Amino acid sequence: MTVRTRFAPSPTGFLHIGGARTALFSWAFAKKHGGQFILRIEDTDVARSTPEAVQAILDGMQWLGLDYDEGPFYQMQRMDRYKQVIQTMLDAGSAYYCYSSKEELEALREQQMANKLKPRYDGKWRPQAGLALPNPPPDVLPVIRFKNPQEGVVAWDDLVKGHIEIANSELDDLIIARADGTPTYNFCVVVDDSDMGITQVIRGDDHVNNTPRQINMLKALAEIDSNIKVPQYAHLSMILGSDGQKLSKRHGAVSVMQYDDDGYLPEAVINYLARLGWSHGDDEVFSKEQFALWFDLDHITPSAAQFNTEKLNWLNAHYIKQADINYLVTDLSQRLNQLNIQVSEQVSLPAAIALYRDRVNTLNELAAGIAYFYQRPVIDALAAEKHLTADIKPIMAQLASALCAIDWQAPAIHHEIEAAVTSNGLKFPKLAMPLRVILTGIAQSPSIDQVMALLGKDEVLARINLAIN
RNA sequence: GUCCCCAUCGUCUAGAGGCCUAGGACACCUCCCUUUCACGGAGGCGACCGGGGUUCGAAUCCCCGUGGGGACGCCA
Repeated sequence: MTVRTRFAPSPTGFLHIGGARTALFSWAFAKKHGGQFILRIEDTDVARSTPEAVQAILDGMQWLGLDYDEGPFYQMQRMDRYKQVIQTMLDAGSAYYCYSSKEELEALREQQMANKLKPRYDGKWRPQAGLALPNPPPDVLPVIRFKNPQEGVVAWDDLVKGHIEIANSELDDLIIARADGTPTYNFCVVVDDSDMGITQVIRGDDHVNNTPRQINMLKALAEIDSNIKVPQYAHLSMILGSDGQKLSKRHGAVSVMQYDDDGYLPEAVINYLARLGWSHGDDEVFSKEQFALWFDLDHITPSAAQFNTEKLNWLNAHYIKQADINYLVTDLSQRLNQLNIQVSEQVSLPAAIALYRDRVNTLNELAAGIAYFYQRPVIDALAAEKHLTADIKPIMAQLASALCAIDWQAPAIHHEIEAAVTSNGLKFPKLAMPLRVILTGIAQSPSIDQVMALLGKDEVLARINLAIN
């Protein structure tokens, strides 16, 4: 049987890091087995779903390079199908109308909680042999509930967590259609996973409790249509924030697109996410394609993982070092523009990137790091105080005039600094440090002769003159 | 409260009863390289939640604690 997996986000917000990992693992599992990966938008919560969120999810998937073979399918466009299935369940007696009002149910819940019981529907409208139902109140629009088995257990062998079983007595009759007729999540999932031929449901840990209900519905459906099969399930544990707390919209969860804004490469984010909860021996650095070849469900950690920005940074630094220079040039032009820095022809952008890329964790750091090639820096006061002392100014002037005459190459520049330094009985850093401060504004930079070579003679002399006069 | 899940260095993890004196990676520390800061190189620090079993032998299997998390919606 061909492997078919799906990613089924609800469009109530952006694609965050946890969702992205779920999508990545589902994607990789399908790729690994030569199957299909399907995108399905679960938008049955009309009140909270937005087209902007749909777009945000699509954007996130695209940025990460998670291509889907089918979809996006929208549940709201499958209403007729859901209603049809609900009708067959009603006809088969595996679903029934329930006239309990929201207020009634709320009171029931509170009472049960007060009695330290698990809150659940009391089965008031559940048809039972030999038992007459109350007369439907005229003012209540009924919901439709699934008639969950009351005896026995539901069990499945979770591909991540192993054997899980839950007594049916723990489950109640869940609502599959609201009073307004729209179907609810657990029901739609079951119909869709079945219709779409999903073979492995790979999803977040928070769905473990939904699984027995879904299996029961699938089994009820299978009695009506023998083609319906229960898929396999793999529940991924969640990703915690750096502080070990649960990520939520209020706490730490950010859009994957934020990583783009912050200067992370999608390769780094993918690689990082792949190693969060999954491993392949001691391998740490690998591409998305390699991941798709290696991925398996056997090496997924069942415990929750904490997000760690340091490691992401390390991977990002690695991928920046490896990146295609043309890609970086395009990216950095945009980032510099956003910083209101015009990339001039005077200084080669590829050369500036090449000189600086080994020193940064993010593309934003890279942009900030090469900014002084394109605009005069603000001189750091502390650095100036330490290195740009009065006694160095005559020597700086001496160097400046010597530099005027030379062929503008790093070795020649180095030679002149060396000459100025030794003729005054000093060491190289004594002049290199103030030069750094003058030219870059701060006391850390790549080799000063290389910085000077790249900056250009006119600009170097201009900045020196500005500083010593 | 009830049900379900989880538990190896600070963090991500390797580990399928003897290969474990518990391995790797990030971070941290030291040294080397060096013109500053990085990069790079070489070292170092650092963990099997506790208690009982099972076994000749347990990080690994079982039970009980403890701690963490999730779920209990006419949300998904």
